[in-house]
Amino acid sequence: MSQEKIRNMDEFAALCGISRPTISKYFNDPNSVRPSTRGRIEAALKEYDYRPNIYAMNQNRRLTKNIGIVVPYLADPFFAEIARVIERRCIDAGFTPTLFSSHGEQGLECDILDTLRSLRPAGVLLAPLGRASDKKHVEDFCRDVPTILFDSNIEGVGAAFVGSDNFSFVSQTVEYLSRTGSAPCFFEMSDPANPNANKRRHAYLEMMRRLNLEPHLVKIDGTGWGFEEIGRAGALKVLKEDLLPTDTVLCSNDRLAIGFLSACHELGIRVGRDEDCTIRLASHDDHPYSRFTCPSLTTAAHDYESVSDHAVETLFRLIEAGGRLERREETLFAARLIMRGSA
Amino acid sequence: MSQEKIRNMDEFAALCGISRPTISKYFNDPNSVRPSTRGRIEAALKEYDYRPNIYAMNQNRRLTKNIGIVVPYLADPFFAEIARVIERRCIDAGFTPTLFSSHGEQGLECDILDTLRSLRPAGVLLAPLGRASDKKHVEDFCRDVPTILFDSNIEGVGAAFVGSDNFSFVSQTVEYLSRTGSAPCFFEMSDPANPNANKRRHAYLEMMRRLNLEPHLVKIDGTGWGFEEIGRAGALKVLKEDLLPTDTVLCSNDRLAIGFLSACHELGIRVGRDEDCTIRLASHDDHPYSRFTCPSLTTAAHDYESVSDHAVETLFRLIEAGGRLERREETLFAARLIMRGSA
DNA sequence: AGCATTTATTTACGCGCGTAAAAAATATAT
DNA sequence: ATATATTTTTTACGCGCGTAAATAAATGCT
Repeated sequence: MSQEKIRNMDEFAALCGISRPTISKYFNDPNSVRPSTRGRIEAALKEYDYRPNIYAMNQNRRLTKNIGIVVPYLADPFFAEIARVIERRCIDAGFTPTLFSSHGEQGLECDILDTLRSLRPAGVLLAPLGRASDKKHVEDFCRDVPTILFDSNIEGVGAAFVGSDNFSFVSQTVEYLSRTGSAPCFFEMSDPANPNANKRRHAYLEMMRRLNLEPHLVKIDGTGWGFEEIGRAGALKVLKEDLLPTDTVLCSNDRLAIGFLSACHELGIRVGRDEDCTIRLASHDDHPYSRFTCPSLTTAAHDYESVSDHAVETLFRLIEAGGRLERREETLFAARLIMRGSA
Repeated sequence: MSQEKIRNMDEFAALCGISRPTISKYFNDPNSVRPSTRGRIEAALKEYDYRPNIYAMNQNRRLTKNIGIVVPYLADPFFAEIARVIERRCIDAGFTPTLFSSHGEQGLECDILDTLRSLRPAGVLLAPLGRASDKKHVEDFCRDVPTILFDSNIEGVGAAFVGSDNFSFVSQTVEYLSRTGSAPCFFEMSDPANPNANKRRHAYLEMMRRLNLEPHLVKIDGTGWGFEEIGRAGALKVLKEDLLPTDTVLCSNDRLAIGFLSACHELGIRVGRDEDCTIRLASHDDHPYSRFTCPSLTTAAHDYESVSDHAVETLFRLIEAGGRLERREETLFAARLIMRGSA
């Protein structure tokens, strides 16, 4: 490899023996130049490692190759995992993804959207905070920037929504639990920030109605994104005061269930379906850690792959369509019941 | 707020009644203009929401206000957590942090460094993959871009290293365990990618020597970043084949310990310091989930705050010094023993 | 071989801002 | 008030690339 430093595209073009506009075209889309030319450019690229100045590139391009990925809380491995898959897909498609986490704060989510707007991205994949989002701010953003929502829906906002079918989650767990033992009560935060939580509650109530069973909601206090601690504190209270209406508990999500298990262990209550167990516990999400809890968690799993794939594909379609879809699309993927030790 | 769209700094300057170079100076550093001028600009900024084009800005600036944050594996909540703190500090200091995860892959780490180089960041905070890093690539990068390493050290690379003092971790756990019961064996991956793991093993051996106790290394197979599963599989093997030399186990890190606990539960082995427990288990890191395991994990905690604060402060110092420190600095923070249920 | 079509080159302009230098205006000190 | 220091304005250039239009060259087809 030659060691001469290449300052700009002009110099590189000269070294290639190809005109600058053609080089520019190549970097915009390698397939837009004749294969023989492409070969010559890529050979030169190997020899002198030149990379165009991204700032100069993006300044004049109508659309950048940037894609913004925004999740509400990156310290939640669920989002870390889905972000990882999405990131990979974007890179493979020749885009430059940038990952942002709102860290559960409305102000930060707004800041991120403002930053993203000035990055002029080709498109954005946004998992909003949900109820904690500044709806108007998100709405304004989606009007200007091609955006796909995922995980949490905000009705009518964004070009499309891709997520999981909460009814499918809850119907499977409720059906399984009530078929194999007593019917579950539903353990959740009294004021959940995530809209999926509300959908899950409704699904629980509806399923219990269909099965002709009496529903019981167990609502616990707590705010923020420290779900494990909230679940733990709530479970301690409920268990100590003997407020649990059934011996089978269905948590709204795995992180609450992880806290619940911690509380049970502390109180010496055995969880599972064995003889000596007094509580069965199940929940939803198939959190990356749910297979390592003690006991391992019976849960309904997101179809991670499908959600990320479809979100990304929809975004690409949106970008190619110039930022507008005929009508807003909503795609929900079904859950898969995963039976483990806890129920 | 007026609705006229402002196209560029010239227009905004005209609306302010201030010259463009002064506006430019303001955006470079709001304190570099007279308070009265600053007031006028910020008043106008409120009325017409103008933001300078970041691409045009960064094109000519010798140094951008970007800071790259690179972690080896974002799905590990430990890194998610530390990244969150660092991100916040950078924003507060007026920088624009961008978060990258190498996802445990050498190729991706190299790609990220290449991308970062072309972003011309003011500085980079890099937690390298460790042994899995392409050392030469990282070295080359650090020569060109002001970089602080954190978490994993690579000798001589980067302007400084900020991390935790592994000896402090292990000495405290070993001392505590052997003082309150039998001495621990050391449970670890046989071929750890993270250099901290090696330092911890050495610290264990050294501490056992000092205490005049016989050391036992329990090495388990497995590669990659799925530490929980590796720990679980390794523990199952060790426990089933009765290969554990002691009833007290010190795991190299919490994620292995989480897997270990899962294995114990599966085999009906009780962990903790109660009468009916057969194994005591401790480890290192104070992983965000370690307080929710069953039993909760006795562990040695990173001083997250200090590590992130000092890493960021060192980077700012490095940036102000023009990208070079007098000599390479290494700062290690001591651990804090956290006694919980497992030992 | 001749013609149409695709692809590359030449030329030239503009994007939005950083920045430098000199002149003008303003603030601070004496 | 005057002198000095600080800040702002004016003017002007350049960064590295996108892109458009006209022209030239290469390719495909009959």
